[in-house]
Amino acid sequence: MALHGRIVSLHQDPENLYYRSVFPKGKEPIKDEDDTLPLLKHYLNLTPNLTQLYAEWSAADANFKKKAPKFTGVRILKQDAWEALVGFICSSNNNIIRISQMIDKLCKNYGPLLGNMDELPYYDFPAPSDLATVGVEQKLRELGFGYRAKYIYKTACMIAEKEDGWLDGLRNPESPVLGVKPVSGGDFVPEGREGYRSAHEELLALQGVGPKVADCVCLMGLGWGEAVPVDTHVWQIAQRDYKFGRGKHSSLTKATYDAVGNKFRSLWGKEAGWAHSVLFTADLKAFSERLVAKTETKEEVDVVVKEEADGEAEIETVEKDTKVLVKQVKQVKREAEDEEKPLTEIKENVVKKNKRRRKAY
DNA sequence: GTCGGGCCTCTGGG
DNA sequence: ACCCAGAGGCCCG
Repeated sequence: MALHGRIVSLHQDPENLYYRSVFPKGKEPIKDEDDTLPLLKHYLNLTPNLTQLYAEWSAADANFKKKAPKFTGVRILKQDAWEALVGFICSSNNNIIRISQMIDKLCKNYGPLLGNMDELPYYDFPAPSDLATVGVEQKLRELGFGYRAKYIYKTACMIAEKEDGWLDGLRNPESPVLGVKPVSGGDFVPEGREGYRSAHEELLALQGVGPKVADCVCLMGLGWGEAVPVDTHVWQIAQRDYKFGRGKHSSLTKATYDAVGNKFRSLWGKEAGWAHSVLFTADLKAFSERLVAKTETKEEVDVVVKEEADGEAEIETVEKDTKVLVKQVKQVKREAEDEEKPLTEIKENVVKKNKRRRKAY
């Protein structure tokens, strides 16, 4: 994956998550000043205490208590806002495999070369201005983006037109912004408007951005923990477990969409979007089958991790996924160039969230 | 505000 | 062989 202007390779074994980084020529950090580790921890959002959060959500909501898995975690990525925006525009009416391929095509065709790793070239995610040039829509159609080609092109134009830093100005000021350049324009939130609502509304003006995509960008890209993306699956859950789908809220209209989000926010509070993702994940049939079938048996858990840890192909998908499943606290070793170096601190194994893959277990 | 129809492309199921 | 619904939606009228 590309992370803050460098190539980062990730892989893992049952005990550790490993990474190594390659910087563009001339931009190599001086000795002991590679900040990849903190950036990675920030990106994967590894700091919050999952056990405590789960306890809070369970105390507030019996359904969550009943359905949420006990021994796995789901974490919300802290993605770059622009990347999240484009990624989720691509996600409409689409599956994860294809979305990943589309993101990859954007990087290869429009992103700056970062350098090579293992003999292979890697490209950064393109800037808005890179995608706001004539012929982009046509080209993206040829590349298989379908009707989303126009959305990406038009949204890129709109963002490129705006003041520099506009998108990051919609960010939650409470949320840590590690690695994000300071914004000159700063606060784009209108007076008297609560931050999340305002950010959501601003995003809706962009082409290809409806309420669901706007909430994904708010949650994953802008640090608004209370954003609750209501997709078809969450809508099913809301109907089955939270008494929606009848009377006033019989269909998923705009008003109903907001009502579902408000309900979850009132239940789960400031990190409602996180809780919702946990519940969502827990509800996936294949996933829950896996959980009940294999209890905390150590070997079996390890098998799961192994299957996910198969190198380069996984790297893209980890970046693209809206959620990352994280196992219990482990350690992260640091790996440099071709040989491993002494481990630094941390934790966590990352498991890709992907329904299709899960079937293979 | 709500409601249908259409949209790129791929895939699994009748 | 063929059609159709669905994929973590959105736009337009």
